[in-house]
Amino acid sequence: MYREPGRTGSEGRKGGRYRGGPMASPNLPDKPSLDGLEDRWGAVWEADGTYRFDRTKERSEVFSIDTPPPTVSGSLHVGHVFSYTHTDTIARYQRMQGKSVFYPMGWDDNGLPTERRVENYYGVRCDPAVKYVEGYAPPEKPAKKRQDYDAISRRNFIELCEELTESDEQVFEQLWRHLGLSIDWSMTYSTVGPTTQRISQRAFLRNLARGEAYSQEAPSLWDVTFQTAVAQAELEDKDRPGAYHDLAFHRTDGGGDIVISTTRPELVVSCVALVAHPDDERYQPLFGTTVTTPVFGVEVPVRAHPLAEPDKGTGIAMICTFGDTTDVTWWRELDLPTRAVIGKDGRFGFATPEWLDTDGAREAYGRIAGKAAGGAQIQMVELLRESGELLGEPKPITHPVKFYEKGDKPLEIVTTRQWYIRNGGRSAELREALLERGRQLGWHPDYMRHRYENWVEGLNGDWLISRQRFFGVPIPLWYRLDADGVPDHDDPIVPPEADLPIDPQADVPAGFLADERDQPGGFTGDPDVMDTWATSSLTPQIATGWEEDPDLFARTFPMDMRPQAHEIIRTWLFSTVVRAHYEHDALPWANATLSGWILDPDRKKMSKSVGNVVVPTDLLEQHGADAVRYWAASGRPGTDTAFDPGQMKIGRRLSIKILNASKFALGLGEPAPDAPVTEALDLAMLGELAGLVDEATRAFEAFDYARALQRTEEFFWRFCDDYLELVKGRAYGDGAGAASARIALRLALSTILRLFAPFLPYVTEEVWSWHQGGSIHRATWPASGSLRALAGDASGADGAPSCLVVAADVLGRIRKAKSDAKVSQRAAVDLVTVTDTADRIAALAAVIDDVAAAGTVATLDTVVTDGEGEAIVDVVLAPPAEA
RNA sequence: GGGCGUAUGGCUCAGUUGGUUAGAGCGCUGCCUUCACACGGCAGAGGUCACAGGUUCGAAUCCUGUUACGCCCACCA
Repeated sequence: MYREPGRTGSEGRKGGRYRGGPMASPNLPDKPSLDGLEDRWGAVWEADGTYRFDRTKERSEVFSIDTPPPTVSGSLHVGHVFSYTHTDTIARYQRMQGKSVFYPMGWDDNGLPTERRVENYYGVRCDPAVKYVEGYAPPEKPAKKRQDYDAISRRNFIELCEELTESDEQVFEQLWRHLGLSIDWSMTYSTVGPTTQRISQRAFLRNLARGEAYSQEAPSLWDVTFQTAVAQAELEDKDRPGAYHDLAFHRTDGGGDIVISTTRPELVVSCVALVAHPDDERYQPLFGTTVTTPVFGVEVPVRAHPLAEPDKGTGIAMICTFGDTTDVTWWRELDLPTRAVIGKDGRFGFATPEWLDTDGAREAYGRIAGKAAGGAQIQMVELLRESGELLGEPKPITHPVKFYEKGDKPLEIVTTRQWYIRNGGRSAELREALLERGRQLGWHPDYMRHRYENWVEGLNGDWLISRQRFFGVPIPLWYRLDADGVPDHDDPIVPPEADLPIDPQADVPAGFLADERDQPGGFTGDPDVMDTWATSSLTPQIATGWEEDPDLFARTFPMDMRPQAHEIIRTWLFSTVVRAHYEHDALPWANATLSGWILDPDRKKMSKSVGNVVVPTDLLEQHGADAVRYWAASGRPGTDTAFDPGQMKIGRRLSIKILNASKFALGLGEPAPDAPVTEALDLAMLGELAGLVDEATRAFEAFDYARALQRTEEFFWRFCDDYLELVKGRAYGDGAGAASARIALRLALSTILRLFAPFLPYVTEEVWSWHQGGSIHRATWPASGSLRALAGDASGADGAPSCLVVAADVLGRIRKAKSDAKVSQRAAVDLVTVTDTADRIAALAAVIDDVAAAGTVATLDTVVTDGEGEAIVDVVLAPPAEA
């Protein structure tokens, strides 16, 4: 499914756009501007293949990134812009370090969000029983109610999914290109489509063959709206109002009533036991005896289990099959019978349960049959009131209830057959192995590893991967049917890998005929699809062409970096580690980088309302891509960051400053290439620059792009405010001093531009094009060594005061004097006397002409003092010239 | 209940091995239409570094405890 290499042959660089100044380089604009940079350079990068992955490089020369495939079921928001920019800065840094950067984009167009979006967009719903319609056209307007949506075949439904996601993906790609992500668009993958299906099915079959995947009929959490089982990782607690109902159970030994408190009185009919803590003296005498349930009069045992909490409710609880996950634990560990009443639709079954053996009980059940939990509860409370077994009034409480994270109704627990992948939830040994994988992984920021450990240590079951949905990767299995048409789930029919991908609903297993499907003695296809995470957990394998493109795989796997959001450590990150652990006995990547969230100005997680108002394309239009990237990159790794257009304005100002400062530096004319840097001020500046390069490099190596940006920016402003002003007078002149300044300026500019390039790709490329060949994004990341060698003693290693620092300090005093006198900074100064320590005066002496020129000072005297006090700078302004 | 993170001027944040007087930008005030830049520039005001102890010659930084906010996790009758 890899796309063909992207468009080529689009228009190249537009020449002759700029008129140069008299002394300027030929490409230097009169009035530099940010306008139009995105369109122009975007086209050039595409035409030149600037970000194309070079797959001739060996693994050691490659930096490969497991890009998060955004869910193509709506729109990208500011949060995406934020985190994808972070990754892009790293990608650009690595590319400039000489790595061949493998940076594909993926689209997650597989799963429930897509299904839901397609249903609502077209007004259709999938019904596997409906036949395929060639050339099906969805309704003009979706029906108002979901029930009235057009019922269509699975194949028609999938076609609509593909149609809608295709157009969504184009919109996404445009935004990413505009933002300047340095993605190789020829390597794009999607999570639906034959290649991904094949990889996903292959990985599953290998899990199955090694015993890592298994199926089991068991109580599982069930979403009644989506009608599918869900996994532990997809749960979300929501606080919901409820009420404690005190119910009377009757001792069969004639000892009176036992009172239990429950929030789900409607489940009395499925009660299989009462339970109290083994040490609870109040109930110890009852263990081993039986009681009868209210209303239904069913006899159930009283049992002991340590999970029962004496101080909760009355200290004794009813166990139902199943009210919550604790019920499942008790049911399993106490070996209790199953009396399930709630079906997959979330309603109480119509059939009267066989364990009800009185007419009264059966009549009572008739009043709750067919009802959903809420309606059943109302009826049940009525029944309990009538029988006098509801003691007092229900006491309202608020309590956490488990929801499917995308669902809006509480989960029920329904017994179904499901597929699982072992993930350590039931094996201490496997759990430890996976914890060890977490320890081997580089986490950025490091503290995020706790979330992984927390999650793995808290697992209480294996990973449920089957979903009773339509759009997704099918479980690639069939089952033999016996003479009664009962499937043999223990010995599935497995397709050969060469046949993948298969759809067991359409394809026929070897040795069977199509008309044997669903016939006694024949076969049946597994009806389920895999959970979206079961496929997403394979993004490293999908992106790198596992078993599809062995050459690519060898050059890119295991990957270097997985960028992702921190709230999906338990799902995406963990499941990816599990799959690679099984398949490759390795980590899928060496590093995980976690991005924070975008917060409202009031520090809450960006709300839907705000998120919908702030449209990324508008931001890019309004502020420019570089400015938006600047804002994004100033958010530290893993840290939640406030949405702040103010930061974007600063980014824009920075970009403009880069244009203008560059124009100045380059407009001085090109010095002889071998002209030496001789002046102390220039050498000191280059020495400081070397330190900056080291710092930025160190920060990037630690994935701390924000720090690299912050340091570079800090240097750059001082460079402009102080160095540029100090050097200006000399640089305008001629001779060795001017040549030194011009060489140093060009060197500094080239270095600073490259340090900024990962953050501000457009403006840096623009300036680069004024005086250098090729793309800055293919240029070499600056090295401090040559700068430091050039700077020599001026590196400041000996602890002597830097002449740049002293000069800037004195210049600042002169500026303040002018500011206090409320005169122009250009106002002439007759005399400046600097009184300072010997070493600082010595530093100043080396640059005294530059300082005098920058401050328009006629005479600059220095006085050495051995005092400890601060430097004294006396400024005598020239009298204002008479007009 | 367990874990993690954050707390620095009105706002957004730097402050990496503890080291002089805690920095920057925004906003605010004043000045400057200076030949790179008015989509500017220069200068200024503004902080008991959440709180309480402790270690140290020295703490925003290290330790202990507390508080607030946020997040992750948890069997939630």
